[in-house]
Amino acid sequence: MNDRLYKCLSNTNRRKILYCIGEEEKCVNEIAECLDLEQSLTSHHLKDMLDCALIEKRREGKRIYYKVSASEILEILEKGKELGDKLEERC
Amino acid sequence: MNDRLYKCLSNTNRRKILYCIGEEEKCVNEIAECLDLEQSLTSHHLKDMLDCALIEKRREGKRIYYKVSASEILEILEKGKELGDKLEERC
DNA sequence: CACTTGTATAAACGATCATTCATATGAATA
DNA sequence: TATTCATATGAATGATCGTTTATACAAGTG
Repeated sequence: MNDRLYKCLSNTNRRKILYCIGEEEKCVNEIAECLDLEQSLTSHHLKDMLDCALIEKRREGKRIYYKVSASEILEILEKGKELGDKLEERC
Repeated sequence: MNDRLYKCLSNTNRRKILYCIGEEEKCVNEIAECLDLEQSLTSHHLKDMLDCALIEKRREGKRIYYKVSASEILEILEKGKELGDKLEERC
């Protein structure tokens, strides 16, 4: 599971999606537009993250809303950002 | 850089190596033996992690000692472990 | 010097990944 | 019911990854 977790986080688009739906839920098209990604690519990434429970979904009519499933996920992203900055100085 | 960071963490063998040299430095053969990995595979992984500064090296005679470069790395691993456990219950 | 020990590197391979394109499904609406 | 809107899925493709094998290199030792 840890492999899958970090693999999910290792893609820039997926991390952007997580930030995008970290505070408030959004439907697929909103996410896609917000990040300037193809709808199908967005769906693929959402599926990956849903599969390892990083996000949750909720249907409302024909739209499906996604949001980050736990605050710890954003915390790790934050820590990763800080660490990344720190490591960047060295290489 | 964040891509590279999480990519490094996304492999079980690399994470094992990080734990292995998290507390005390070890030379390549010690790491390889400790984790039951081929020497060349160990070297490859070490190079990957050295390239993004997750680890540091120090030569002593013909041996080269490696250790984790910052405590935040182990902290992220810890957080990742906890998060992984939490997510696992859900999928 | 030749030899050994410890480590790095390069080539090769199948496996997985990220993305795109085309198409299918599902829900609402005319 | 036919159409449209929102999303999901499958196939295809090039790119990257993880591992193994063989070999090179670097430092110490006889």
